[in-house]
Amino acid sequence: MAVASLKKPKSRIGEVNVERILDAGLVIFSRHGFSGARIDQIAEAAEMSKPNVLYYFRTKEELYRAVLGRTLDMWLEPLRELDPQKSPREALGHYIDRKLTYSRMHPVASRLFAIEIMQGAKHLSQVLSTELASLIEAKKATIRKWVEEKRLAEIDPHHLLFAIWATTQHYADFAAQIATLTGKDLSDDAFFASAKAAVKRIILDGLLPR
Amino acid sequence: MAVASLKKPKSRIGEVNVERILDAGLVIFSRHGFSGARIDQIAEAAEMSKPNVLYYFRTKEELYRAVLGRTLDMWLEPLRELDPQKSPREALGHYIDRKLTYSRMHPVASRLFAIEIMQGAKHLSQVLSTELASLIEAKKATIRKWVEEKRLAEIDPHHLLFAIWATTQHYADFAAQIATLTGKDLSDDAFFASAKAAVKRIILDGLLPR
DNA sequence: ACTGAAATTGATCAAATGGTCAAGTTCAGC
DNA sequence: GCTGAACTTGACCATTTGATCAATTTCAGT
Repeated sequence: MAVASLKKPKSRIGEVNVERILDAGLVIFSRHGFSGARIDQIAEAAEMSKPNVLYYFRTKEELYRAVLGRTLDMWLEPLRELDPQKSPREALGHYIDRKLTYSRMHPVASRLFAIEIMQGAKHLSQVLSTELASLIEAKKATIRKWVEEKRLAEIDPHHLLFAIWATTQHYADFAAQIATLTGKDLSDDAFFASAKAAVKRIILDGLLPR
Repeated sequence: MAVASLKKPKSRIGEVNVERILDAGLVIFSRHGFSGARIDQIAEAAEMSKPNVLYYFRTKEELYRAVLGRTLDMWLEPLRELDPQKSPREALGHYIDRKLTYSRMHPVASRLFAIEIMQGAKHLSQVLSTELASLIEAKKATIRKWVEEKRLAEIDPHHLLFAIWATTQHYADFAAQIATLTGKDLSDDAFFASAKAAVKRIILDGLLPR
């Protein structure tokens, strides 16, 4: 695992409980934010008493960081796969696939991560500037190479990555808005397929006729 | 104003205070979320006592809704301008301009709005499904017409709008992440210009060479 | 200047909530 | 079965915080 979680459950049952708490924490924190989440709620969602939650995580803050660390690991994974060997269409297309699948499979984690960043990333600025920054550095080189080889339009790698993150994460992060406008979300197979096709078309080929 | 705020300040000084409170509320709510924000902080930011804040807004919730209503009005404005008479390139380009300028001028409002939606839009689901939904309905027709006239690639209007919202709002909403990766934000003239050019290029022309 | 409405706040309350603790229960290894 | 460590929780504490209120000050219109 890339992002350390400093937990040390002493037994099998302890590990299971830590998992249960992290799962519950993800749901509750994403729904109410750090301050809005109550340990009571998390305990209830994890089906155990409040003091027991505090037995595994000494403070609410410690639990929150643990939950965040987990989501960040998942968030980073698709980018690691971006393959310089493939063609830009194939590599970027696959990246969009992976990111959109992430939005589909882990919308709650996506939202928690987003909310944390929007509120200033106070709890993971460390990780962002190390873990993420170094991974980005490597991928930027790949994109620049493609541009130099004229296999990609002249574009700043940063803006390219931002555009892909934005469009793909939008389907998880703004699911509530999308649901009121379309009545659907990514769990719908057809909607997932149409979203994927649309994002790829827009990002890779653009809107205007050629 | 499109979204009603039910306030009724009885005097000039009252109006001024309501403004001060709304401004302060926007900052504090966006920084800590609804539950995390304390009326104390808002009062301090508005330079008045806590009971005085509650004098103008009877509850924290009422204040929060008022702040939200304001941000939503600003959020809707650029879309209203989307002009069916212009060419797709001109109209959509202008829309991207306006949305990106909004991200530049009102990043805090953008984040508050985003956080509210991510946490389920509990406080504005009403407005989303009426105000926003009807505006979208009108604009969808415009986009469909462009597609029929072959002046736009075959694309679902919803996905097109989502892509523009996502890419433009991303610069405000994820400013913290962008800052750690690039060291810049939209207040930087050069960065604003490059972001604008990049978003337009990607959305309108796509990444792959023609 | 006078007057009533609007504005302002110190003091205070009641509920919510993060965290502690002592006391018990369960479990793995012997 | 015994034992010590791991686990579990009801009861409780201290603090925070949304909201109230009585009392005072400021303001606009006459």
